[in-house]
Amino acid sequence: MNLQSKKNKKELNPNVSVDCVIFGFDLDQLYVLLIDSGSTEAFSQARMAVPGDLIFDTENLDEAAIRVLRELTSIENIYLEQIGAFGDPNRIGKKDSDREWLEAIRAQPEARVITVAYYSLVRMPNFNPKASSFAKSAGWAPVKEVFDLAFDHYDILQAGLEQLRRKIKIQPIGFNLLPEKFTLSQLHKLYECILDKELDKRNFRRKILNLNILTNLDEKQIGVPHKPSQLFEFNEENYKKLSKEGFDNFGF
Amino acid sequence: MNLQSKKNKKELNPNVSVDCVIFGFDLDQLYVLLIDSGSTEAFSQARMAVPGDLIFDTENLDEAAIRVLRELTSIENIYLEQIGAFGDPNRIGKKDSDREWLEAIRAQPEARVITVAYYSLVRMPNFNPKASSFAKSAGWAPVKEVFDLAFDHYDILQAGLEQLRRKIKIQPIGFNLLPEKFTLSQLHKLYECILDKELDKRNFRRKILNLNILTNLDEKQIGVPHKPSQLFEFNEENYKKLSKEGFDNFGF
DNA sequence: TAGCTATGTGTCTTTTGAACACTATCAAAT
DNA sequence: ATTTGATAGTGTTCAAAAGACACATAGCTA
Repeated sequence: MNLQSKKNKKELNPNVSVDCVIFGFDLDQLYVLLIDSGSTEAFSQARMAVPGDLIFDTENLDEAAIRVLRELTSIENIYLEQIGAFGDPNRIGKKDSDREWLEAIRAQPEARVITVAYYSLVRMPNFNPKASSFAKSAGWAPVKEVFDLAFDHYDILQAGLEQLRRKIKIQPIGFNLLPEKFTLSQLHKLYECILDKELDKRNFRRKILNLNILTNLDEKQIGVPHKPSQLFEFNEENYKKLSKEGFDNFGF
Repeated sequence: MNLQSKKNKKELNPNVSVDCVIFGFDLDQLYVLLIDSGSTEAFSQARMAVPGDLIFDTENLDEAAIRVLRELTSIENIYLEQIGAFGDPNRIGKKDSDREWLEAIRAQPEARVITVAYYSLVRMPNFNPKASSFAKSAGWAPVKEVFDLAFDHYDILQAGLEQLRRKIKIQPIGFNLLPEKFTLSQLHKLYECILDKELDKRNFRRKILNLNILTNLDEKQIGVPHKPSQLFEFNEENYKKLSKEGFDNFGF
């Protein structure tokens, strides 16, 4: 079988997969999107995984990640960034539950698979995962409560977290996790959740405002049982200007 | 054929390769290690590539990178760090010279290959590349003079450079590029070469000395036609201490 | 011994980071 | 109507780090 016929048949490449670590935020804590194999085994985190699957030979890695995420969770239109490749020969066959899962979904469950991991941040309320394909369920799990996952996905999650922490210091990526209109307190809370430490309120507000990437909407929260907060939106234009000039870090 | 027999036969995985971007420094400029396909074509940069080859199904990616580098250039004992995966379906077949090379070295020259790129820094004089396997020659090329390479290796080189620039601000990796005993001026020059900009001499010296990762050897250069410089060595112990406490950046 | 060349050194100014406490505004309860 | 509870919003001071800047020194060579 030559390459051309392979292309037409959109064959899965048995050796390469993509996995997607999708972070969400509900204004209180950080979540990660997981799917469940629906295995016969007792429910446990070892049955859960981040969405991922083999790539087609015709698509590039970024496209594959977008497709796989859509197929497993119905989530679309998000920007994914590569974390890196994970390729230990035993990365997917260590646990019994891993092998059971692979036998259920893979034509060649014994094949050696290296995976390319991606991560992204989304506004949780805008993305209601709906399980499909081999995912028996899909949903958000608090990152702090995840201690184990199928395959090497716990390692992949940790690598995603590290990259998120590194990135948020040099790019205002956090806005993808918030509603369009948000308060400085919400943004503040988000940074604290991601970096897992307290940040001084006044210093935070000063620094973030000095970046000039927020637009004050002159709108207030309504119906809150306390002093209502100003609402802001992310100013993409100014952000792009700032990115080009280059800014080194937010210094948190 | 099952996995076990594959393992015994150490089969090459036709779909996954590793590529190694190795940087060197000769106290004057930054170099990258390239191999030549020795193609029949006229000599050109499109014939050159960074060392790389398919992985075995039995080895992990890091091991594969080390092995491939050794096989192609006889370079051993270096620490490689992953850059990321490159997987465009057309990444290796765009140019005629690419296809000619693949036909010469691959059992399945048409196969779709995703590659995992690595980078490293070495002391140039300690690593005299000797071409072997399918590399017809191997040698150092000044990074500033490389404008084109085989496959997508020019992109991979640029990604390596970016990672190097990012890394050198937060880790004193540069010491791998210098002789064991070096002067502050040499270190200074190295930072200027990597970051491609001038750095104030006095500020540089102050900052780097304040990190306490250099040991003054109380030795001087000899035979130089100017005031001889103090020699320093890298203090790994203090560096490790510093790494654990965590330091954010060198601020250059 | 004069000249060349790169080394080595200190101060001042500006910018940035970190610590810190009180008043204001709304809704809900009384 | 008043009180209470909850979060928003705001400046100053001190310490540390960054950045700009110029001249004497030590060895070699001619």
